Amino acid sequence: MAIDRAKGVALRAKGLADEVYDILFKKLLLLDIQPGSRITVDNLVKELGVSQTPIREALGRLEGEGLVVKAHFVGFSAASQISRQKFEELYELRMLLEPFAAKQAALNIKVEALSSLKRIAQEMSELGANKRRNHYSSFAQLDAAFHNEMLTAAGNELICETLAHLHTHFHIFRLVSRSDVTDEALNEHAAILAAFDLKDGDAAEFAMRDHIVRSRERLLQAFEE
Amino acid sequence: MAIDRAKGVALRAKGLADEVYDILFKKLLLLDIQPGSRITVDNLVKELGVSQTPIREALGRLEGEGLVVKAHFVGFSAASQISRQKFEELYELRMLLEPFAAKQAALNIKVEALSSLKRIAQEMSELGANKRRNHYSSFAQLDAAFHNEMLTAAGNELICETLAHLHTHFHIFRLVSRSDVTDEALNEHAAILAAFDLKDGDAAEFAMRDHIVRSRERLLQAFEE
DNA sequence: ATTAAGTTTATCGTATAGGATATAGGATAT
DNA sequence: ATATCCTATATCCTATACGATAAACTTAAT
Repeated sequence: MAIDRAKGVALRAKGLADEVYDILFKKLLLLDIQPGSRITVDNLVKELGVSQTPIREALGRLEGEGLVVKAHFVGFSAASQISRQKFEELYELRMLLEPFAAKQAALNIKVEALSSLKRIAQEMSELGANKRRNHYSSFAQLDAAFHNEMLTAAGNELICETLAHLHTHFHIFRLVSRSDVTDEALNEHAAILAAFDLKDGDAAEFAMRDHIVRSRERLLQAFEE
Repeated sequence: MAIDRAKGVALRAKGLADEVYDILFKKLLLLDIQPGSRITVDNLVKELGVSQTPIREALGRLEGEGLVVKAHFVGFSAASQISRQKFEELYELRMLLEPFAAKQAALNIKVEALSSLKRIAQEMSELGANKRRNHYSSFAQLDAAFHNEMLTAAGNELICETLAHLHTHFHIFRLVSRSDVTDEALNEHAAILAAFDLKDGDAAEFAMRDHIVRSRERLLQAFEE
């Protein structure tokens, strides 16, 4: 896992801090680092073979995104698991933004973007077909890609960024829940895409609303386990 | 403007980086640093009497918030002025979130929060009464406080954070425009507060919608100068 | 005169060292 | 036995030094 300085230019072009950031980001998303657990700089120095400076920079950026928290003169730790309260807030916010975005996307989407969306949906259904375990991580990533592509098509970059930012936290939650009820989600995506095909804004908005409501209900089980 | 290390504990308790952050944040909001202009670390070292490390940390955090941009091996610069495109996106997003928040706030707001809102509105109208110049900055701050207090009352912390984050950029824009048509805004705020008094959610939602539409039109002039 | 290559300089990015602080564990007094 | 204070250690925060890079400038050739 140590960073290989020999990679040279290609690596240095981004900077060590960016490399460290990517590594930590991935670890946090995959829960390779337990939520709430301490993250000491010294350990990362030994583990990654990089000095404190780029590590601190990476941790600082992650703090800005809410993935880690920092206490003065105490240090960094992975952000704690999402609470029921935050979960509800998240869905309330999604409910306000994504149906609107779906409507806009249905009206404005270009053919390339639409085919790209269909390709993602196709991949997801293939993933759902051969149910090997631990494909859930890939599924979640594809799901994020699907929503992101749609939001991009909607044309409001600010909304896209806002939700992408939230998806980061959201992702953590989904990995924990590891729910297998993904077939439903596929159908709901299909309904959205069908509305896109017809360029029917209202249908897309409705389908997205339905998708979010159902998605919330599916994940809600995780809190009752 | 140099940081006084002698302040000792009170200052160190937050850390130099936080102090630097506050200074730069203020400078950026007040356009004391021109949008798009370079921000060199060495200059700040001389100016603030602090070493590079905390300065780089502060700049990194500001980058995360979008107030400064960073080019690898080139350096930091203040983010460029908000574009017409972004302006429209911003108002589209506000229109999706704030009317909803106003409705929630009208239904749930506590008496203390309501009186706090009224106090802010009062201050704003006093500020509008004696029209000395350059009160605009204070006005903008009070306006931000008003919206923030209302969003807090709405009860969705995520929405509150999201909009607060956007307000940062928005603030910059408002300072540039320096429009003097603030009396209208006062009346619109009053309409929102009236709905809060009656705990009339729909009226609050409508009043907020009206406020945002008009606010957009007022600021739009700035792009045509 | 214009372009291209080489050189210089300003600035960034990273490593390392030392001072500062919080937390935990033990000693002491009540 | 308990609470308080003190001490030790792990860790953080900041300063400084050096290597790496991009951009500007100069020079030479066409």
